[in-house]
Amino acid sequence: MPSQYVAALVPQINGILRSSDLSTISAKGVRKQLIASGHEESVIKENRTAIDEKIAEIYEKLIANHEPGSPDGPSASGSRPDPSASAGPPSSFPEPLRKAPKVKREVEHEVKEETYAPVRRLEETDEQMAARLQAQFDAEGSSSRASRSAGALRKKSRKVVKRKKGTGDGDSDDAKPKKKRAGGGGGAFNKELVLSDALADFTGEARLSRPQVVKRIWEYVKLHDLQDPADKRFIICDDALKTVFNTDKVHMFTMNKILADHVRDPAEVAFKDEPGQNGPRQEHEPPVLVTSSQTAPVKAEPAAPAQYNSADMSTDSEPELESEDDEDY
DNA sequence: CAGACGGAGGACAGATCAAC
DNA sequence: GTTGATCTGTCCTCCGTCTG
Repeated sequence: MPSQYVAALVPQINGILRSSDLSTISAKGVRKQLIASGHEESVIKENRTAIDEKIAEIYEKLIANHEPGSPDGPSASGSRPDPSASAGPPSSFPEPLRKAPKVKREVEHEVKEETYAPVRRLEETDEQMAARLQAQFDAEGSSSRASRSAGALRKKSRKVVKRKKGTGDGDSDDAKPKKKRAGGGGGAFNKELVLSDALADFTGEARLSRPQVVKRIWEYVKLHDLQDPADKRFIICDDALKTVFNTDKVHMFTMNKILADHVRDPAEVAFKDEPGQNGPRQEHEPPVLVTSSQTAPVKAEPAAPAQYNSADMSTDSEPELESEDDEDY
């Protein structure tokens, strides 16, 4: 009896798979769509194993029928109707087909799927459906893309990028080997920045890249067990950290924001660092080792932490940060 | 059902590339 | 030529999904 039930599901599974992105669809996702289309959840669960096998079977057929070199297969629609299916194909599934190498194209497909949930029409072939969706997209796609907010698009595309990172295994590199970025190993990102006095005292370095600063801080936090036990995303500031963050407690995300006020481009600092002024920490000053010490390495400074003398270093934003940190999270 | 795993979330800025 | 999107590293927690 279960086999008959599963057999009856074949056309529907077939349709779901054909209208889905085979690189991301999962058996669970297909089952969910079956339930969404009116099938009893309990029945689906009862026959889960058999259904999964059938899904895998159909999936493999679709993959086999797909020509390796063709630009788009069943995923041409770029559809992934069930977001929950994004965790990846079932383990028994073969390596999913790869999409076009250009990330930007993928982003557009991602955007498209929000508007056009592709539903296979009865008796429609792959080609027909692909053509229909393409025409639909071409007709309205450009304007809707243009009007979409940059922020939303950026968020969306970030998701794509991250997903590719997780599942791609360098596949995108196969299609289009990435050029090494200038500067080597991170480029501007790993550029050394001049730290504020407070941060320089804290880290023991006058110059560090931003990621390095974050790393040092986390080393210190872990070493001194300064994470809020209730929510480890919060860092409880001891005296040393207070000189940098000027608050009792800081969220890890806020930390990054505050750090922005503590780093400056060397060129900018050199320009403003006139002799006789309180410029940034001199590089020849002996650094104070922080992370390996159990005692707070900070100078006992009664006032607010020393910062750049630059006029654009906003000091009035600090009280604001305090209130934000404590209440926003 | 518990554990493992992966993605999302925030901030930062400059180089690079694609599209127009 | 201009504009806009992407990529790069770092941190940890939460949450959804999958596997055994």
